[in-house]
Amino acid sequence: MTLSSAEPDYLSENWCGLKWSSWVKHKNFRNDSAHLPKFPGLYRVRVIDGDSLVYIGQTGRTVRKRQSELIVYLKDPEKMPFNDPHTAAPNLWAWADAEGFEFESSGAFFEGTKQDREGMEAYLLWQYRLESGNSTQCNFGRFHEDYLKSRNKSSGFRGGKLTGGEKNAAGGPSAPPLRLKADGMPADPDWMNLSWSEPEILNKENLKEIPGEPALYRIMNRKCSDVLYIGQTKNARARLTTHSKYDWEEEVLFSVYLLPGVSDSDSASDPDIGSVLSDFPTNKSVLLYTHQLKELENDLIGAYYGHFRRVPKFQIRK
DNA sequence: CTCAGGCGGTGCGTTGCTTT
DNA sequence: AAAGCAACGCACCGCCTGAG
Repeated sequence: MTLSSAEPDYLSENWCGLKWSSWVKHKNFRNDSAHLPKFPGLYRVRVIDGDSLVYIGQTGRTVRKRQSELIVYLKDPEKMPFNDPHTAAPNLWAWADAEGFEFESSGAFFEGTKQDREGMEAYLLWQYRLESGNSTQCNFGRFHEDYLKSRNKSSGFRGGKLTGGEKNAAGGPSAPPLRLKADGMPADPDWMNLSWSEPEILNKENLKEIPGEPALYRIMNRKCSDVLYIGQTKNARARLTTHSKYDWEEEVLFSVYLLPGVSDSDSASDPDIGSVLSDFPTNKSVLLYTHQLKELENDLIGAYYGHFRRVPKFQIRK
């Protein structure tokens, strides 16, 4: 520990205007869980005394209870837990198994609807990506590259360590965070420094020219004064076609940002992916990983939330 | 009473099977 | 081959309930 190294904002007890609890070591959960809010809210997980976050989540029950679902990975060091009831549990199990990591959580009360909480979660994830330059390694479907993830209990499929040098693509690098241009508005043609396509009416004719490729997309009202929905897809034409049949309560426009192809299985493929991605999004010559699509979509939703303190009208409804 | 675990539901997107 | 549509998969949540 050096006096000169300032604590990152994302570890502070008032990060992003919330009131964060002290850190509760998972090992001591029985005794110390009372420090976690017994309210709905947000939570963050890190390696004990670590300088980065591994997971950010939200819950509408109590932060305390949600952590109790997370710590099931401690039960059996021989068996990776299932994906339910907490999708990050297999993740923590894998990192503990691979590196011997131990984890702790801190929570914050948050008042608001489910949409508000999820918007705030997206905002925190985006802020973390901006502050640290990386994603939390257990969000967005990311996973340890040497392990396969368990699926839900009902499937009976339990993950574990990969053998024979196989690599899990979900262990690939995170995409560099999208940055807000000063005074940028979500409906702008260059919002978040992306070159969005000219907004067009969302109908079959206009979708004919949209390629079946990975993309981020926005759906906007007719006046382009608001963004109603933000999404990501591996196939822009197909996804937007289904949106074109949805009742938007008015005629709407769409605008896309096309991405390079997505590489799923293995594809340790591109040796240059790290270096080329540093030029992203300008340089589109490289394949994207599935989790990177989700990271970028999250950046957009987080930035929208940061601006309006609500999510787009048709996002996370109900 | 509290709380962990079970269970069904929801939002969001993909896959795969028909029909044109 | 493309379009239309239903089934599926995933990652969560919230409610209920029985055990302590």
